[in-house]
Amino acid sequence: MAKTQRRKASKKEIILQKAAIMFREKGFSATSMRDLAESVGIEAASLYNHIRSKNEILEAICFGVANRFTANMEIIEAAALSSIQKVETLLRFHIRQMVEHYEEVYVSDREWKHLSEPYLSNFQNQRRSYRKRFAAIIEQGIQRKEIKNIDAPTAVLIILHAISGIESWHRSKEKINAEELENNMVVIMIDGLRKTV
Amino acid sequence: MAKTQRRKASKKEIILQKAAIMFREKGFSATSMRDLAESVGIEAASLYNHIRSKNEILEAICFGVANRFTANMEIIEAAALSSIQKVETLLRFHIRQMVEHYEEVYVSDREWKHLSEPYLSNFQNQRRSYRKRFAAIIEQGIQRKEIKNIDAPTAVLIILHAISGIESWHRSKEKINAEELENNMVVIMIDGLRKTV
DNA sequence: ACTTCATAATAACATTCATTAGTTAAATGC
DNA sequence: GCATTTAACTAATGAATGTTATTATGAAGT
Repeated sequence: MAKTQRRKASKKEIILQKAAIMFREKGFSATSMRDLAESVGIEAASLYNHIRSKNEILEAICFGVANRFTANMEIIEAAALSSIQKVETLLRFHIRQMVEHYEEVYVSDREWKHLSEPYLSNFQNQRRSYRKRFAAIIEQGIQRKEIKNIDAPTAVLIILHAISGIESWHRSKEKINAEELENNMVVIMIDGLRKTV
Repeated sequence: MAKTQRRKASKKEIILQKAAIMFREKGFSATSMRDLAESVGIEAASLYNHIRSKNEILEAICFGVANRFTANMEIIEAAALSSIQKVETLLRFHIRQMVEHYEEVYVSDREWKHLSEPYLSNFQNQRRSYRKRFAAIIEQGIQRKEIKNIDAPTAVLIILHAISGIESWHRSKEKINAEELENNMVVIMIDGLRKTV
């Protein structure tokens, strides 16, 4: 008996959920509408009472995730925090999103290539913009001498991809708990592996 | 006999090369044998004079890459280096492989899921083993107090995924040069973002 | 009870898929 | 110069693809 009484998910939401799971497992292209229908419990053609096309499903997943990240970026940018704190907050947000909304975030990250125009270009632009804003925060940290004089875009791509590694953690057997994972990642990214004496 | 085999292999190599490019661009499942044949310059059916199946292509790419990494791991493990130096050497090897053999390494990293048994299990085992050996090096560094007391498997997945971020670098317009990239990555991973005063 | 409406199933569609069979022309080996 | 091999082609295979049109079902609203 679940203590949280959450709203009963609509059929479309169920389809999106199941699709996210299958797209992660097998990839967008290798997942057929018949596969998806079976996991939902209906016939393939019946899916089209709820969604317009296979691509629309991917669009819903990708932009759902992207918009959450963009919204968060706006909050962080406006916050009264040091640059290092901003980076850490962003980092923690990414990790939590990856832990809590694993399937969708993963799919958004790996399968966006299969979006069709104009969604593909939209998504790429949104993603590029996000990275630039992330890099700008790091750049500011460098100017304020909080952050080492490294190439900001490189730092961003390291951080973003490092986070996507949580995928491996998510599936591993002997996993440390989520909080520990988060703290470990923050320590490594912010202060590095080397022990300072 | 040797001559004809070499000739055959060279055409096969062209196919593998083109396949790696297309598998990276569109993914394994979204790349058809007709697509591939066109990029090679022959008819789809003619591909089968050189390869046994679409899956065999993926197997060749994935295990080619995996074996190179495994071979390198053996060398590093036997080397007389501090743990931090070993990590740095591994890191630099990964980065160079990603820079120099971009397509294959990328495909091996993202498309191995589409391997079929028994290759799939083999690949997963090899990958798991590699990560364990990497983690063991970090673990040793922690015991020798060269490396912070962090969770070694987490560090490994951060490192490995951070490197796969080079994919973004590889395609970016305003890219810094490869050497700079390598040094930036090493600094960030080993010593972190924060400036120490 | 009758109508409406959402959602299911069935059947079919035009493509596209990886792959096989059979053939041909050129290159290679003896 | 003949036999063999290599590697290209065309044609065709059956299966699977996303999607549409049509029909059936069952609940809700009046």
